[in-house]
Parts: sequence; structure tokens; C-alpha cells
Amino acid sequence: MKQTPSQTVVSRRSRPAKSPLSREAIVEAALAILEEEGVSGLSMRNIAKRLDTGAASLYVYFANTDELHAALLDHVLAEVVLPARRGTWRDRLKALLVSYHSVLEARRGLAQLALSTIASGPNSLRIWECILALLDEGGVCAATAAWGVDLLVLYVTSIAAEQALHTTDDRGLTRVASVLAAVTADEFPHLHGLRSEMTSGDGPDRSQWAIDVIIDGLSTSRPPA
Amino acid sequence: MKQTPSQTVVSRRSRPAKSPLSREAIVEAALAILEEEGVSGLSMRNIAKRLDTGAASLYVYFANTDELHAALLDHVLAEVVLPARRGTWRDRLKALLVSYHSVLEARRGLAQLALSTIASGPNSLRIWECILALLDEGGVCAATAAWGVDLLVLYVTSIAAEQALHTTDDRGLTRVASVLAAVTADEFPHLHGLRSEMTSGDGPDRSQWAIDVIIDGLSTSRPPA
DNA sequence: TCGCATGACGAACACCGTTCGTCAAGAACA
DNA sequence: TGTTCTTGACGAACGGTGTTCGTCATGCGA
Repeated sequence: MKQTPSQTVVSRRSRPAKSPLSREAIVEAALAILEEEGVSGLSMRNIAKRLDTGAASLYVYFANTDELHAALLDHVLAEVVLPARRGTWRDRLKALLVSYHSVLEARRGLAQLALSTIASGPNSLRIWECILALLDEGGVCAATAAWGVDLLVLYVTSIAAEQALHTTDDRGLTRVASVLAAVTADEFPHLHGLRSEMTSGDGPDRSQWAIDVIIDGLSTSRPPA
Repeated sequence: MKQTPSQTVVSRRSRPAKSPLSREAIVEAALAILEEEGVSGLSMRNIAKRLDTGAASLYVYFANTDELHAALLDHVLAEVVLPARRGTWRDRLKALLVSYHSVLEARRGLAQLALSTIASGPNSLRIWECILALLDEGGVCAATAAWGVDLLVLYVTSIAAEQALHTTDDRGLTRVASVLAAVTADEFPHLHGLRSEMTSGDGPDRSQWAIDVIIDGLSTSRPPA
């Protein structure tokens, strides 16, 4: 940062106070990077650079990258809106999950991060509690509900991550598409017939449909043994 | 590898022929590492070391790690057993998915790898085709089926990955458990009441239950617009 | 005003994926 | 039997990563 450590600190003028670090400031900087460069830019050195400091400074506030990622995720999860008291439990549950999905989708790279990070911050708890309450209201038995929370959250997260993969200029999807295009009708008849439908549909359509499917399953299935 | 490049190659005795590299040999070595050290040991250098060569040699057969991972995944997916022609389509679909799940579960770290790798190898195609055929047999409409394949495979993969996280001596699950234990009854009543059920159940029970839930939802839901 | 706790941070360590240039072995051909 | 030419093997290096350690400065309590 400074040119020579032997001389006096000359240029405090340019960045007047250089506000001190904090978990909040670090999370904000990381979030900005996530949006600009995606998850690949989310390195300790890169975050520190944006804060005009060194990577080692971040370790005062976070034990490791996992912890920073968890804080990052929970920070964004604050934006998930819990549904109001109106409407059926199904509609409200769906609204909650759609909100969850859209929050993950809104920020580039966030869904991918959510997949590899176990969120257990206060905002996660808030969401879990709300889902449990809604399932309880819907008459879903307690054991089903407990496991259902995991099912719903995990699935919304993973579908967001998958769609994020498809959205970015990824070599993965193009490879799948080219593989599908090369499928012959006599070797894989069904796949051949549906090869265009397989990759069709935009994100929100597919995920809302999938959320419906899972809620349907949850509300009709019997309790786990 | 050799001590001095100036002298003659003296010790070819110890490893007589040093069988040449191949995609197959590399995948086998990588698989062995995956089983012994988990996904963290799966680096190019580490794989090469097991083959008694340098990392650069692997790039003759794989363009990058993504490609190697995809090959690795598809290689293991060969073990997924497609169900026989007997039984209802539901039972057979469930059997296929359970097999898929158990294959991912059997090898430490594989599920985690599957989450971040888009599988589009021949074995994936084989499985996709089978799922499509079963859904078709079950009268699920084509559009639902096309999206349902994605839903089913993605979900089985992610639940396997999550359970793998829990199985290994992970700091993640213990943190969740401790957070749940600290939940107060008046702040999060439902969560408090179900805090033991949330983390209960072993892997196969939960995943089989979840697979049932999704198939239920798929078979009752209407087509996507 | 004097310690002292604490945050900031440069340097270093041990890794990582990937590329490049070189070298040897084998195939193809004269 | 030479002689070229292709191809795989691979050491070294580049630029990145997470993390730790030792040191320095700052601001606060005494």
C-alpha cells in the first residue's frame, strides 16, 4: 500500500479516514465483488484489495473463508420476504420459496455459493421457522415437516444454482446441448423426442413449476415410517 | 522422478514397464484418491503422483480438471443399475433413483463432485433415457417429464451431497446442531419443538422418503402451462 | 504519561491449475 | 538401415489461492 515504510505517512489525504474494518464492511465488499465478478472473484486477497488492505486483516473478523461465506449468505437471506398472514398456507409457502429463489437468483454467483455453504445464521432460522409454521398450518405432520424444510430449502437452492450455471456463458450447458443434439432416435428414442424440451423454459417458469411439484408431493405423502 | 538426467536410466527395474498413461488409468487413479482422501485430495498433482508422473502429463488426456471430473463422474455412473421390466413404473423409477443415490453415496466425496459437475457422458444419457421412458409409461406428459428428469436427478444429487457433508467429520453439521440446540421456545416455537427431528434420520431413510415425495408430486401435478 | 491490548498487514509457506519448452521413443518412409 | 516426424512424458515456471506468523502502530484504560 505505502511506498516506503521508512518515511512518514504522507498521503492520508486521499482516503481521509479509511473507515476501520468490520464484519459488516467486509461482507459489503464481498457482496459487491460477487455481483461484479461472480464467485470466482471472491477470494480473500480480492476482497481485501477492495478494502485497501491485506488479506491477513480479514482473519481478525472471520476464521476462514467458510465462515465468511456463511455470513455473506445469511446477510443476503435477510431480503427473503416472509409472506403475510393472508391466503392459503400453500400460496404463502410458495410465495416464500419463490422469494427465496429470486434472492438467490438476483445476485450472480450467490446460488453457487449457497450450495457449498451450510447456512445456519439468524436469517436462515427465521426462514426455517416460517416454513415449519406453514407446514404445520397445512396439517402436514411434524416429522414430515421437519424433513420437508430441508427438502424445500435444499431444492430451491440447487435449482437456483443450476440455473445460474446455465445463465452465465458456461461451457457446461453448451456441451449438454450439443450432446443432446447428437442423440440418435434409435438409441435413445425418448431423449431424442424431447431433446428440445429438455433445455427449454426460462428460469422462473421452471422453478415455480418445480416448487409446485414438491409442495404437491409433501401435502399428499404419508409420514416417514 | 529420476535423480540425474545426465546418467543412464538405471532403475527401471523397480517399476518394470511403467504402463503408459491413458484416460482409463487416470480415472482409476483419481477414483482411488477420491475414496482415500476425499474430494480435497483430487488435485492434478496428487493424481499424477499416484501414477508416478507429473501433473503436466495429465493434460495430454484431459483439457482441464472439469473434463477430468466429468469423466470421473460418468465412469462411476456406469454402476447405476437400470431397473428390470417388472413392477409398476413408480417402483422402478424409485429403484433407479435409489440406485443413483447409493452410487453417489458409496464413494466418499463423489456426491460433492457431482454437484459441481454437469454430467453429460454416455452413462448420464442412459439414465436420462430410462427416466423419460418410465415417466412416459406412467402417463406423465412429455413436457412434465422433460423437466422432471432434471428435477429428479438434481435433487438426488444434492441430497446425496448434503448427506455426505453430514457424514464426514464436518464442522458444518455440528454448527447447525449447536445453533438448533440454542433456539429458544418463544422466539422460534416450531423450530424449538422439532429441533431433534430436524437432524434425525439416517441417510437412506431420508432420501428414500424424499424420492417418494417428489415422485408423488410429479405424478399428481399438472403440465407446466 | 505510560503500558498494553488489539487491529492492521507484509512476508512467507504450501498448495493449486495450467502452460511451455524440451526430450525421448516409436512410426513412417527413403 | 538411416532419417525424419509425430506424439507422449514431464520439469520448470507463472500466477493464483488460503492461511499463519511476526511486527508495527494506534488508541484506550490506568
